[in-house]
Amino acid sequence: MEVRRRQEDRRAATRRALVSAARALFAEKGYAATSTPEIVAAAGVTRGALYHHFADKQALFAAVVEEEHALLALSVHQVAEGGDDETGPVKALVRGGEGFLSAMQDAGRRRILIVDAPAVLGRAAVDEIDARHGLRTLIEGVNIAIEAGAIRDVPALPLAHLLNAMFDRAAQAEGKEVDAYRKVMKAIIRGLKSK
Amino acid sequence: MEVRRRQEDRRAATRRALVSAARALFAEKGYAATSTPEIVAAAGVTRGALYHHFADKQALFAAVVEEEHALLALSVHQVAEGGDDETGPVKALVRGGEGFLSAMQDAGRRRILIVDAPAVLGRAAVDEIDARHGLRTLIEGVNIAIEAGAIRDVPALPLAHLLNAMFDRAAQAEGKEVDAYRKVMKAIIRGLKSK
DNA sequence: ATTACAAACATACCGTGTGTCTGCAACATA
DNA sequence: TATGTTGCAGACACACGGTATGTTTGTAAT
Repeated sequence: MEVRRRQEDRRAATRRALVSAARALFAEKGYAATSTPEIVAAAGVTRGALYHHFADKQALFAAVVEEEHALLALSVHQVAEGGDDETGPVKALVRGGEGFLSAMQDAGRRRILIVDAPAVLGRAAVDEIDARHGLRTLIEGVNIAIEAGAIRDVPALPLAHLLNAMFDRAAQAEGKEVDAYRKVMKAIIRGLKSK
Repeated sequence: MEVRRRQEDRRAATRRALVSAARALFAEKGYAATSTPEIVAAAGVTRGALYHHFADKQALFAAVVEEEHALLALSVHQVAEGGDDETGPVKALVRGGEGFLSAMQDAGRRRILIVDAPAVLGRAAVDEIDARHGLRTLIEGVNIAIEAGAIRDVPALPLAHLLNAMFDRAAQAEGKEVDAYRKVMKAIIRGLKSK
């Protein structure tokens, strides 16, 4: 199966250069303000290469979003694992939320995933991508907490989406506010505990 | 003061035609997919008029967002006023939330305010506009509830923003899900009650 | 080794869209 | 009535996105 090694390497290399350059520009200037000539210049290729690898500018952006979501999920996982060893489903939710916030400290990442992605790809497409990464684990976490009877018995999927939206918003807090947002988030999640 | 009546009328009329036509097209096709030639054709004027009244396409969009926010706030207020006469700060919050959800049933309105506005105008500009309309009353509601000791003592502004984000998300639910989202929102707000 | 083909690109081109600039007519003011 | 000002129409310049075509490079078959 190692027959077409050279071709595949070449292909992968330019693809990576494109996605990488695009991610940097989209992060800095946003989707609309970034032109394809800029992207290919930064990547060291031509527009011909771009449109050979991707159907259009949107498809390139989708690839960037996909990768960014994967990296984010990885980062969240790392942060959520570390720290104290307290256990329990509610604590896990809080920990996951804090991991998310710390992983979202990058302004470019926020711009790509929260601001631009829904407008460019549509809410449905973004949800579909998210469902394969971070949202997936959040849903699982909520399900576990409900089944364990740790939090009230509400529909899990809507709750997960609402928490997700809340995290997205909290991630956009600046400097001093950050801590207040974290506290409020904790209070909201704790408020869901079944008493 | 009635000296320049004719001129001002004329000005207001074309401005209204532009904003109105733009709102319809932005609602249906989104900001990026709507061209200024389309808009002026629908409004019955030329692009000259558009760029006489607005600095650029963004500014026209901002005017649409501004108006839409005002209409939304009005609609929320109406819905929240009616219904049962139960009182209390927490109940008021729940009622306001339900008013918001019902006022957000229009898909075009959702597209403009939630999907496109942050990407086109930026999060900060949208917050600034929102703060002068719906968000303002939400913040007041939260403040009242906290001062009355009805809900836990958390920072009011972050809480308002987080609730706002969750409402935005809940508003995007489709058909059957809507009810589940409403229930979960209620549960979250009730969870904030000080026990 | 040569031929035949396919895949990865590069270049040229076209339509469309945005913002600007100039001109003109209606209106206000003196 | 002369003169400035406002509201707007039309033409223009520039840039971008997507496509169509050409060229090179790698690969498989003979």
